[in-house]
Amino acid sequence: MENYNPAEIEKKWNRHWDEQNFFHSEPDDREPYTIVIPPPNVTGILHMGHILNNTLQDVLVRRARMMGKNACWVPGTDHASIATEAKVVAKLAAEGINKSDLTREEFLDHAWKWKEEHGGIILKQLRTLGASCDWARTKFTMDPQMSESVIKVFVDLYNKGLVYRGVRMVNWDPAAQTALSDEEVIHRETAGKLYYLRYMIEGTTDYIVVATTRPETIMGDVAVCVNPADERYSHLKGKRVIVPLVGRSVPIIEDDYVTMEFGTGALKITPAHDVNDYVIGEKHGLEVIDVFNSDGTISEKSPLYVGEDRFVVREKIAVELAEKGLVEKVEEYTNQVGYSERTGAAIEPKLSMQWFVKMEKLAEPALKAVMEDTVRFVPPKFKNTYNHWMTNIKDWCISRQLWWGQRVPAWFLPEGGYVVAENADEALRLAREKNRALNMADLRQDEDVLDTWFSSWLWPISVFDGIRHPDNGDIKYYYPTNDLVTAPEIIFFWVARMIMVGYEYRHQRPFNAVYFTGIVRDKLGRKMSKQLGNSPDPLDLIAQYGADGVRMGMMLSTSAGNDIIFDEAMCEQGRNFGNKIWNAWRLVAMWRGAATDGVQPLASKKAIEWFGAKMDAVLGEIEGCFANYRLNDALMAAYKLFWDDFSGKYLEIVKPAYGEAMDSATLSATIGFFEKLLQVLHPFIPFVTEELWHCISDRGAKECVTVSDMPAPKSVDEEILSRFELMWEAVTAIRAVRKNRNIAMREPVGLMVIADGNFPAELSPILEKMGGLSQVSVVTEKPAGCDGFIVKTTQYFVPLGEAVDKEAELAKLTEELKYQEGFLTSVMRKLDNERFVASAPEAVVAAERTKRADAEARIGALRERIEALR
RNA sequence: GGGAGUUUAGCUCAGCUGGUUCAGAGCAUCUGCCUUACAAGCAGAGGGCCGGGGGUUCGAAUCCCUCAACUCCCACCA
Repeated sequence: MENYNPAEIEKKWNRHWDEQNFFHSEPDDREPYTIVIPPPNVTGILHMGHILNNTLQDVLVRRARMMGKNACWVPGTDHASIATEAKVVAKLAAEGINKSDLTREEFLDHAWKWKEEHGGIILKQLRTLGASCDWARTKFTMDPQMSESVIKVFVDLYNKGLVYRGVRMVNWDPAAQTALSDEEVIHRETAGKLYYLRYMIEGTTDYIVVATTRPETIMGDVAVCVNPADERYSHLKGKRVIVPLVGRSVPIIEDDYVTMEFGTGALKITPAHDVNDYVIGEKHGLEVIDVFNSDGTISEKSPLYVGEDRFVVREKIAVELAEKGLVEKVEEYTNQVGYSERTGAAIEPKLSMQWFVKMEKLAEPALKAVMEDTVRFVPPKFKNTYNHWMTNIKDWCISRQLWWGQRVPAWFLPEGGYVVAENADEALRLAREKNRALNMADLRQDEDVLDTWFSSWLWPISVFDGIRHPDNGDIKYYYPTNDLVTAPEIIFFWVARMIMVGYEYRHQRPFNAVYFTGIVRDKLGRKMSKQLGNSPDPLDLIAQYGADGVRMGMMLSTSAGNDIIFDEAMCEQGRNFGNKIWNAWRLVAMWRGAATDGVQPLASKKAIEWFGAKMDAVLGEIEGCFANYRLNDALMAAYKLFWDDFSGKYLEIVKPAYGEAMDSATLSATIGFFEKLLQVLHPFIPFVTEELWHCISDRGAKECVTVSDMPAPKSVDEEILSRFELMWEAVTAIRAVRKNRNIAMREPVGLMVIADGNFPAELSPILEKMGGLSQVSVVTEKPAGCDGFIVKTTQYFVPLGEAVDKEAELAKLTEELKYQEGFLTSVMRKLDNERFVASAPEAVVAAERTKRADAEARIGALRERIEALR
């Protein structure tokens, strides 16, 4: 009747842990265990992916802490340059303010205000989940010391020649109006059209047909290119063509880049708006005509459509060309188009001056580390992906034409050129080495900011201030960190780069292992997203099932690297489990209220012996699971230990008869078990376990399960476990008989057994109690009028007098006999096979022999029973 | 166009370098129970030609080939 209600309790313990400062870590003599959180966007809100990710981290951290390690989980947020700036721009726009009307300083004021108001909400939400972060160490990637580290690294890499500035074709996001790195571009198949356009040969009425998907770029055309081997066009060599509408005369050039089979085998060259065209243009010394503005509208360089959007122009120009009879045909065509990861805008290749990091050298040690498992990937399949990317790594465009972020520490000089320095004063000093007359006012700092990932890649180092102070106590103690838990989506953005910079600045891996989570999907297998509206609000879930329930729901459905199909039913299971534990304690508490010094029943004594062994076995199992990052299996093992073995079996066995009291020896053993179970479960479901830990005894504020010592597994007496199994099989069989016969538990039945080596006589008291037996008696002959069953080789009989249905019993036994004989045949087939005996390992053959013996014994027993019945 | 992964009970998944415990778990389902911790529960039960086909082997869910379906990553063919 009484259900566990998590809400209040969870709040209470969260507060308590916080007050006690349990999660704060300082270096000491203990072994450290460190995790740095993948910093969520500062203005982000909690979604299911965060729940998954942070639950996993919390389980690891809490367990490590209980294992006596000095656990430190560093939380923090990321300034998410482009995403945050976009949000601020949108917010200002809603207020009628244009970003372009603001100065950089004014805009940043708004941005910081926004950050102060909305920033860090996600960290509060993480607390609700029970995340045991060291909140005093909370970092933000734009904290002054974090930014300083970023700048320091930029300058250092520049001085090492690993950062350079240059004009390159980059991915341009016309919505955010900034350059992007290759990783920020998502290619998607997009339905479009392939236009076949006629370019008149200069001075003739002849024309050449060119296929293009982007007619709006013709204003930037500077040539038409054909393959030199293409005989169809050999007569046009050296001729010129007129660009349609534009009227410009451009040359026909030859390059074997052109595929003769595609389209018409003639390609229009627009160096400003296509990477390949750019390469060809460079090769042939062609002009670059950029006909787009940075927002994707047509620029003044174009004679037509100035100021209109590129996609509008595409439609218009197609119509106009068609009217002029310059369109040969139009085909439906699907191709890969790049889109901005953040704004979704179609990427425009654009030639521009940007800052880059040279990656090749940085990648070397980082690649090696992963391939040799110095940095362990869980699951290892991601090594492939990583390997491929790292061996084909390209330079990283790190400048962004935004304001929110670390500003590029380069200062331009009036007479051209620039200096790179950690600050303006230093820049001036360097500038004066070139021109002594310069003043601060002559220097103009680069307007661009750095890619967000250029600060996040330092995260494991910079949160411990290891860039500015490489020898400080924190970085030396906590670095390298232990586990990184993150999504495979950011393996290149973040994981790879952290490893690279880790080796560059610490000559050490940043973490020992990376646990890649899956993507959270809904029941239909769709990725959970805001757009689809198929993602439940984690806070609603927590309100409904408790943080413990949600954590457990997440944990139960995850395994490393596999996507998880999230089902709320799993949270319900988690909630039910909390309730189960809660009620189990209520039962034990009742017993404690009335315990006596009475004699300990033999059944209880045996149960304690057994459950102790069982617990040790499961503790070992769990340890193995953790070693392999199989956290869901670890939880399931603990779950079954509590539910099936402890509640379902142990508590039932030691439960005193109605109206009787429990003896104190059994009581204290039971409470001891309960405590251990709470400890084992605590990393997964910290709240309910903490609550009960304090119900068990009145401990001081400092004695929390959170900081208790995890029970260690001991060697297990397998014999005890297997004897118990045999006994419990008999219990199940008796219960089945009851069910079949409609005999209620309270109605006692007898049990007779032909005791052999497989009869666990020492467990008879438990058998009696759990089977609701009047008594267990040993017989040598099978009695008449019985239902019976066989466990392994032992024959058991339940006397039922007239109630026995002889025919049914016979049928059951005959069927069992048939099965056993078939089984024996299959075993014999093997043992009679010389090649099997010769080539199979000793142990396998021995196992088969045992099976034969067991089967024969069972068959013997079955035959006897059948005979007797007849 | 390359590469990787997945395909085992209704659902979500385990099954490591091949060996029978006639393939396991949780959830769901079915049957019977409000038995004095818990109906968010208890007791029982059913359910799988391990994607299809072929091969290697004494033996294959497990190795090889092939086909199919789904997923993901990478990639500058207009």
